[in-house]
Parts: sequence; C-alpha cells; structure tokens
Amino acid sequence: MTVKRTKIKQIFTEALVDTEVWVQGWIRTRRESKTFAFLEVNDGSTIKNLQIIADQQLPGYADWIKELTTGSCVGIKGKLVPSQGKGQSVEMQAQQVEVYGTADAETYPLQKKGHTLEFLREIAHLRARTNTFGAVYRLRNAMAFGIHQYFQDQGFLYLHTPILTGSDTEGAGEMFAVTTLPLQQIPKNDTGEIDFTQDFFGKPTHLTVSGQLNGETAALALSDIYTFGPTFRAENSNTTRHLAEFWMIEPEMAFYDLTANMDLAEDFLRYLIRIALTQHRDDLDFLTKQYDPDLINRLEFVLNNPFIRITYTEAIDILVSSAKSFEYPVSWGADLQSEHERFLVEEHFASPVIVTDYPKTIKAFYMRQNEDGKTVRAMDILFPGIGEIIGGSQREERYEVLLARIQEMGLSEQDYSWYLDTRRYGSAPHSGFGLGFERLLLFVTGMSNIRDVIPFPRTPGNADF
RNA sequence: UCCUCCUUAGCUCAGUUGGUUAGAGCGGCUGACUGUUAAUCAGUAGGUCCCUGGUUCAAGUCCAGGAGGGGGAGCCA
Repeated sequence: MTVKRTKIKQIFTEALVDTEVWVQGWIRTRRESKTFAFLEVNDGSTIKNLQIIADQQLPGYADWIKELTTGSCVGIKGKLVPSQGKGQSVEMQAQQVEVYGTADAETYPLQKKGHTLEFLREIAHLRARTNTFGAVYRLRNAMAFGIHQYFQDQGFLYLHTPILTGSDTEGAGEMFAVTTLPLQQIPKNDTGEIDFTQDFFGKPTHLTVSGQLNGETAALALSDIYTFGPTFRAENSNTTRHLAEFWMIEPEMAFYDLTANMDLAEDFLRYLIRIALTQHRDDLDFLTKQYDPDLINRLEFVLNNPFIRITYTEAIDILVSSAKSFEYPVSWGADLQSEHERFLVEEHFASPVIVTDYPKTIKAFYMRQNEDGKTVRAMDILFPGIGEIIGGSQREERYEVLLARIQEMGLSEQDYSWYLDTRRYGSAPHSGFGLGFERLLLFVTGMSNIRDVIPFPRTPGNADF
C-alpha cells in the first residue's frame, strides 16, 4: 500500500469527504448484514471510531470478513462519504482491506460489552484498547505535555534530579533499597552489620522519594526550575490514591514567598484543567457520561473559582465549631485527618481549599518558620475526592534556623552539609511544591482509583506486566 | 499494616432450612435480515462453584487455614 495513512482524528476534524484515505487500526465491532457489513475501527488518535461499510462484492470479502472480529488489526483503503445513518457525519466505503493480525473471538478478553475496571486491571496489557483507557491515556499525555508547556512558557528550567539517591533521611516515606550486594550472602562487617562499603556506591542507596532538595540547589542559581519524573515510596499503602511508583512535578522558585507559591500552584492547575476542557472534550464527555456525571461541572467550577485559603489554625476553629462529630478528635497540633479534610473541602466550603501555616511539629524540617515560633509556611491544596493534591512550602532560607531545626529533629548535619551550603552561600528566600501527577489525573479524568490512571500500576504485592 | 466485604460459565451476577442433572443476562458460535450504532430475531455450545483440609449419608451452601481482589483507615503526592 503506497497511500499515506490518515489518522482517524483527522477524518473527523478536516474536510476529507469525497477523498480516498488509508486508515490503520483495530476493529472494535462488526455488524453483519446479508450483503455487507459495518465495521468500526479505532486507532487511538481519538475516542471516535470510524464506521466503514464493507460490501460483499469486494475482492476476498468472504475470506477477510470472518477475520475482522473485535480486537483484530487492519488497514483499510476507501472513500470517505457523508453518512446515511445517524450517529456520525462521515463514514468510509471500503475498497481494499488488509488484515495484519487476527483476534480469536473465543479467547480475546475484550468483548462488545461493558467490563469492570477491576477486570480490566487484570489485563492491563490490553486495556488501552478500551474507550475508557484510551481517553485516560490521551488525557495523561495532554497533561504531561501541558506541564512542560506551562513551565517553559514561564521561563522555568526543566531539571533532572537523581533517581538513585544516597540520602536516606529525607523523611518523605519508606524507601526502596538499591543494591548490587549478593542477597544470598550479604557481606557483614566486624560488628555484624551489613558491609555497605562493598556495595556499588559504597553506602546504602535508595530510589528517590523526592527531588526537592536537589531542585532547591538549582533554583538557588537558575531562579525557577521544575522536575517531572518517577518517584518511589515503599509504604505498605493500599488505597485508591497511593502507588509505589508514581510521577511527581516539583517546581522550585527563588524569590517566591508562600503567597506567590500558592498563586503559581493555582494558576498552574487551572492552566492544565483548561487544556483538558478545551482540547480533550470528546474524552471528557465520554468519562462524564460513563463514570462521573459531575466531572465536567467540577472541572469548570475549579477553572472559574479561586481556591479558599485558610490557615491551619482557622481550619481547626471551623472543625471545632462545626456540629459534626468526627471519629478522630480535632485539636490544635494534631494533623488533619481525611475526614477533617473532606469536611472542609466537600461540605463546609464545597471548593478546593489551601490550608497554610501548619504546626512545625507535623511538617518537614526544611519549611520556613513563622515569627510565632510554632508554625511553618506550609501549604496543602486539598481537592474534593482526592485529598491532598499538592503539598508545598516556603523553604527555610536562614542558615542558623535551618541548622537548629536539623539538630532539633535529630537529623545528621553531616548528611545535609551540601544542602546547608546553599544557605551558607548566597541564600535566598524561595518556595516550591510537589504535585502528584496521578492525583491530578484522578481529578481530571474522574476516575476513582489511582491504578486506573497509570498504564502499569505498581502497588504492594503487584508489579505485573 | 488494621477494619470490612467479595471470589459460581469468557464477562456481570442469581443459587432457598445442606438434598437428584448448578441457572440467567451479556459475549462466542450457527442461521435469518439491504443502513446498522453495545443492531435485531431464532437456535446452540460453554463449569476445577478460588485453593487445601474438616464436619456430614450428602457441601456451591457449614467450619478452619491459605491465596487473590474491592472499599475504608493510617502514611502521603
């Protein structure tokens, strides 16, 4: 075949009626009549299928029509014509059919019927062939590209931070160990401890849980940077919003205070949501219809309304004075529980909420201390149904204060000497945040399980595919 | 890790106080139909009742242990 392939998305967006085109894709369904058949082909470029009419007069019809079952792969040449039927404006009159790969209807797991998301997770290698996962993966791609576009437009520098890290005390969670030591016979030293001097890096090494500290070093030289890469947490978390391997975006900006940080985060999220609403309406319409009737409304609400900003102390006051009875007691100094966050976001404000200025005792050592000596310049952005989608802070730029905090929390001054150097030499006020990419996708797609917004989810006990 | 629910045909599920040959819808297959839209109509095939052990004359059903999965909680993004 020498004709250039046309993607199905083009057929629906460009005026191609009366032209001959060549499409390649996978059969979604076949409806046979006595003298002809309707085929629906999808090539992933859009959620829409191209309807193709195959007449039995075509050469080889009897041979290939039986092979064109759901899931089979074909190339078809034909003429685009206005559709006689309802449901689509354009369809193709087939002229020539080439079968690349058949799919035995007896064993092919995807049928012309609804499947549960749980079943599709078990066949993650085939689920991209469904409308749902096609839509989700297209949106995932659009959001990833949009993230780079947003930051690049604002003059941010894309920084690659290490995936293998020797600092095991960042406190962001349990870490996966990385080693080349023989696991059958781990070398021990005189005191009976593992002899890491024999390991590849000569010391304990792990997969990164955050690129933030590395990111800060670049922000304190290049002004505005962002990272976007895989992140690993070995927590035994079995929930709809945790993965052992996920992707995280971490911008870090010199000369930003907490307010500027929040302004950026809000503008950033809105930019991404606008892309979804304007450029991927077909996919959102499908997901709204199929899974979440309120999806598009919710996205539009977030686009058009500023997030509520309150301090932790104000949040505690609201929770205490609410008539609501919580399973976990509310008191100043304790972290907000899921039920507390849900109440604020879903009931009290019915809006995304940014909570700031948490007690320093429940936040990380690097967050900037307030004048009250009790709270730090932290901010968590809470979304309905998802909880914390962004966590960030203004960073402690004062050398003495940061050092004191490291000592207070019993962390190793030695391990953080390089980080402290950024405050010893030309320190600057700066801020940043971390956005969980898959949590963003939960919000944008309306999916309710994080395992359904990443192609091959890694969770405790599951690294299949 | 804790709490809770679930596991029966390819998929989604019914299955009575334990009782003969375990059912339905969808999907598959066969046939009918000149415009269908998860086509329609008729027919048909399809079972390790998650695994192991136990109780019983008799277990899909009751008991114990195990495996897998869903939801919630904690941890967090």
